[in-house]
Amino acid sequence: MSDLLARLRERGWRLTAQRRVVAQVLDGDHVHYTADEIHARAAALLPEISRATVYNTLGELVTLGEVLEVSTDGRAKRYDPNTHDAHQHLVCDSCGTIRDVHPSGDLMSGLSASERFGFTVSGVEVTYRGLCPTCARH
Amino acid sequence: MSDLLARLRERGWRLTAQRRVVAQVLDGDHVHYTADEIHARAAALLPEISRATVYNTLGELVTLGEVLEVSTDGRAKRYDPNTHDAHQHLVCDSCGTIRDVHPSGDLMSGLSASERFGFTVSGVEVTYRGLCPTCARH
DNA sequence: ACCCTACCTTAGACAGAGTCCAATTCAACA
DNA sequence: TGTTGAATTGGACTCTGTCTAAGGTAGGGT
Repeated sequence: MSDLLARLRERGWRLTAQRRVVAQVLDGDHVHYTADEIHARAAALLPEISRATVYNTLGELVTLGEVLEVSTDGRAKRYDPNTHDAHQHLVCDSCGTIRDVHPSGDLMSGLSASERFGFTVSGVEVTYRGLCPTCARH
Repeated sequence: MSDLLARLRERGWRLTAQRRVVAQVLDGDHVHYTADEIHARAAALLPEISRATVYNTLGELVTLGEVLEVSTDGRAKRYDPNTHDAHQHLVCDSCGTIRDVHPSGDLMSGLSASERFGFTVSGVEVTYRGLCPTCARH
């Protein structure tokens, strides 16, 4: 993820301590945290970081295409630092945990031209839903 | 949708004026409204209906499987009264409009057992994204 | 090395979506 | 028609996220 910092500097990003810790948190585990979880983890490294800064930084990373925003339920969005390989998501309906999965087959091919209603279709997202092992045990 | 009311009565639902107008709104156009839009339309028919009742009623309809909850962005959930035929959604990234589509092929088959991480997978949602004809013209 | 200054961060107020609660009302059955 | 438990209500509350004005600072220029 020092790659990430290098790429951002190239694009004229000012490298502040706050942005560094947010990047560091995203780089850590390959988990999909909510903004508040990212804030909590960033605050463990840099106690005075504010919620607003975390939101700002995440928004910028999304705009730059370095991070993906995922909203699988109506609750908090989650942030996915894995933009290098195309993947889909497997979501626990109980606790909201997300795992990356790589289904086989061409996902786009199922949608015939007559089903597109004149839309310019640019992408497709697949969300598999169920219960994670922990939640399935009650 | 008088079918719906009949089904609900069979299941021991108390038929109140409030529930009737919510059902009536869902039955109207086959559009995917937000809870607040449903509340506004219900209030046009029954002015004193409260927001809480609309949320309660929608939640019950979802639990009973009569309506589907759809959250395509991080904003308000939308409610889809079309549960009698399996379908997926085509969403305009600009205006949020949703169309029902019927892709061909078995959507579930792409996910191999080794990709399930011990989850009990119960369903799959596909969201095609793009621009509707109106938004594509700017 | 140290100024500038434009850009970044901050706290807290605000807004949108949804939930919860105690008090009140009312549908359905006897 | 009376009874009763379920449904409704409005307002307070929570959670997520955005905005703003004031102060701080990274990094290029000198």
